[in-house]
Amino acid sequence: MSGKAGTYRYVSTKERIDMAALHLFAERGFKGTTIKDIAKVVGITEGAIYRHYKSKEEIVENLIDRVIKDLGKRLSDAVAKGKNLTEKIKLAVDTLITYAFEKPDCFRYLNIYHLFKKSPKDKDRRFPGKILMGLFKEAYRAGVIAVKPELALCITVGTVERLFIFNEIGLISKGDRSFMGEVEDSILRAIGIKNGVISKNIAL
Amino acid sequence: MSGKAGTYRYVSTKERIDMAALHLFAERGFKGTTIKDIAKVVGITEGAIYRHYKSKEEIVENLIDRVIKDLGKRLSDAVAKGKNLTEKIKLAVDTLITYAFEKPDCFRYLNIYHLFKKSPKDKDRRFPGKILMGLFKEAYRAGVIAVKPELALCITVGTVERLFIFNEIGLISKGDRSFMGEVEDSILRAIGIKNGVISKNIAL
Amino acid sequence: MSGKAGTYRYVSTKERIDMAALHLFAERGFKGTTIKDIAKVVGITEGAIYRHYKSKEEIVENLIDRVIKDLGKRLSDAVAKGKNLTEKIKLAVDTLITYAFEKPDCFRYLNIYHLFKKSPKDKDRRFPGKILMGLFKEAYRAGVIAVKPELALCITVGTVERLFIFNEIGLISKGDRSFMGEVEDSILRAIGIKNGVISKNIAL
Amino acid sequence: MSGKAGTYRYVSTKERIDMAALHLFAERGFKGTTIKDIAKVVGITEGAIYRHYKSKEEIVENLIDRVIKDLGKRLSDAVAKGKNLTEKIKLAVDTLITYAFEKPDCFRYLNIYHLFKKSPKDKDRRFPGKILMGLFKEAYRAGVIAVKPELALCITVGTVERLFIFNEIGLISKGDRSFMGEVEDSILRAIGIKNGVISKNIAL
DNA sequence: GATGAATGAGCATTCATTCAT
DNA sequence: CATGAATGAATGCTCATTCAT
Repeated sequence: MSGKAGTYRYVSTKERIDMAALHLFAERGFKGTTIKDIAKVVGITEGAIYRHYKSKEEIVENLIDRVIKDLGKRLSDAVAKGKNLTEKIKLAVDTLITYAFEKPDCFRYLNIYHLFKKSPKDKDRRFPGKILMGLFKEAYRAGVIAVKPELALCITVGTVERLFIFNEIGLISKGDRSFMGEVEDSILRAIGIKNGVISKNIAL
Repeated sequence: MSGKAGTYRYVSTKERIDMAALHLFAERGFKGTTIKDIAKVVGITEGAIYRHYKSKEEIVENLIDRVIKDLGKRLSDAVAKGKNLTEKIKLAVDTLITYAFEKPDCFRYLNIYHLFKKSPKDKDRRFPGKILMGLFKEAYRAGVIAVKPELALCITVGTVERLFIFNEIGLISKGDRSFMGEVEDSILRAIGIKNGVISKNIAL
Repeated sequence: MSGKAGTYRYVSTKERIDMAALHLFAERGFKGTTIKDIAKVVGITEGAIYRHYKSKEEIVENLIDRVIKDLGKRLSDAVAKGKNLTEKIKLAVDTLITYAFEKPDCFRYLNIYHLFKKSPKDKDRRFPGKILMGLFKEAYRAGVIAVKPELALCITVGTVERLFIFNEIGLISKGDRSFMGEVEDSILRAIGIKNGVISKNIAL
Repeated sequence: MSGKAGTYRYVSTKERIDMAALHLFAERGFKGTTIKDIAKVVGITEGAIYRHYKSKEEIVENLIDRVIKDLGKRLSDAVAKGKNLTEKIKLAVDTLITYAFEKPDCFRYLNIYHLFKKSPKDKDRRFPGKILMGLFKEAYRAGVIAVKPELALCITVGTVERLFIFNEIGLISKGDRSFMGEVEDSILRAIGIKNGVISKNIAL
């Protein structure tokens, strides 16, 4: 989950626990993953896990924090970079798609977490969805998008999610970059982006 | 999921097990639901469950069969009813949205099932996604929709799914019928429906 | 377990329960056989068994009674038929061997029963072993056999038992009648029968 | 079954599980013995058993391996020690009798195991019976014994087994050493040992 | 930091037995 | 007589967690 390319020699045990847990949780769910499973992947024993975390729940929560913070920052950065609302939205959508395919475990984990756990309020503040929602609300008020912000969020997040799942199943191929462009276009078209730049590229 | 409309006095134990299991599985997942949980909801003991099903797995599989058959039939019917491709698509999308909000447990169950279980091939034949995919493929070849069929499927299913989740969280309110119309419009716009008939019936 | 040849149309359910239970108990043991197993073989449901027996234990005990009575009678008859002690012993050994191969389930049941259940005292009176023991005691006192009666019983019963097991495994073939004769000779020789009649027929 | 003679302070939990399981299995059979029973005797909880064995079946198989190896070695050693076939047979029979009374649980376990489980082929190679059978086959060919090897095995093993059972019931007393000699004599006489050496050492 | 034995609660499943029909 | 649903206690096994080493 380091995200940074480059060589390093040592990865702390805690980090390795995180990586193993993230992958297993994403694949088998929380109840379907045991402490022993995680320990086996890391190459330590069950008891050793408890040197780093005081419960399974803590691993789960720590991971979701990291994932939310990670994606949250990327989205914030993207939004900050855009010169106008249209560009901000475009960059945000792009970020979301890129994130899903670059860090599939994280993306899958995020989805599973929200499917089964009721996200505590304090976490919501940094929740990626909030950032997008804020962006869409502003865009809606400004008349930049045609649909209500909640719907814009549904379309964006939902489409990317399904895209990701279909890619996992092998129904579509992520290598297909032109397809990714098409995805973006469709999403933007669906939310009714009115900006000329967009409308030039995408036939409305 | 009883199938029969109208009033009835008696619901068989098996049916009550199905209803309880569907609800619990949808809410807590498969591993998060115990046989005891199901039995408690039904009002019988654990052992009695095994008079009707020979394993927990059998309940899971029986339920997904029912849900797939149910939604599959609704979609088939909807597609059959449409006079042309555009209308077929519209009716299918409408059916999906209606289904999600009318039978939330079923819809949620379907999503969870595909998230963790690899659907056996023979089940796929009736899988609702296949019906939509077939429809979108035909529409794409006929030039009725602008985006590739896989993408059309992602947008449709993904958006409805998110919509459903946001509704559950309370982010949007399903009572808002005009919003539902807006959803349909957005989806249709996203997949690039080109037919004029649509634009007449549905305010774009 | 009727033992009588001849045609009959109807076998009572209770009799069929007995036959099924005898076979299953002999093959899988008491704990390894369930009421459902028995019911399935008979072709009735579990509950129906309780019309005929009030517990599993009762089936077990009823069966052992029948088997003990059956073999006991055969042995008594054999002993009664012999004109002298030597002949009585010969006939008894013959009866035991014949019984083991003619009614393997009964013989196996008898062995298993005594391996795990402590035979109640009142049953002992009719216990086949008692008859043989009585015979050997008398023969020992009369100087007809060379070894102590307990040992004579061990040799006789033990050898037949092993013979039976080896036959089941396929190590020996019961069809081999000359072998059976050899068995008898060996047993008689082992217990040190001193009578001339015997020594004539059987090469010592 | 510890193998090591002399005093020791500590017996590993696994060894204690083995001892407890051996005893209980021998007494109540496999199905009649629960993991909880074993744990209770050892003084640990059920879960702890699974730290040492991954299933009840594994305990059963591990035990039979140990018993077979143990008795197998004793018999091999005995056979190796004998200077001629007659002496080898005598020593083997002696070993078997001694084993049965010295390690009653092991002996009983061996019998029960073969009564209900079909011994896998690879285990047979070391199976005690095979050693005796080999010995008897050779002796039969050499004309040292009068009866067929299979029958010799039946008599030997069967008699010892019954002797053991009668001792358990209290019908005979193992303390009676002269009786044991008598047993040996009878077995040897039954299989028709012809060698003079035997008749010298053992009073016929 | 790490090990691995142990705990104790829990889980899916089985089974003898009961009982309303 | 027979059915089959239901009970309730058990059974083999799992798992998060603790703890002595």
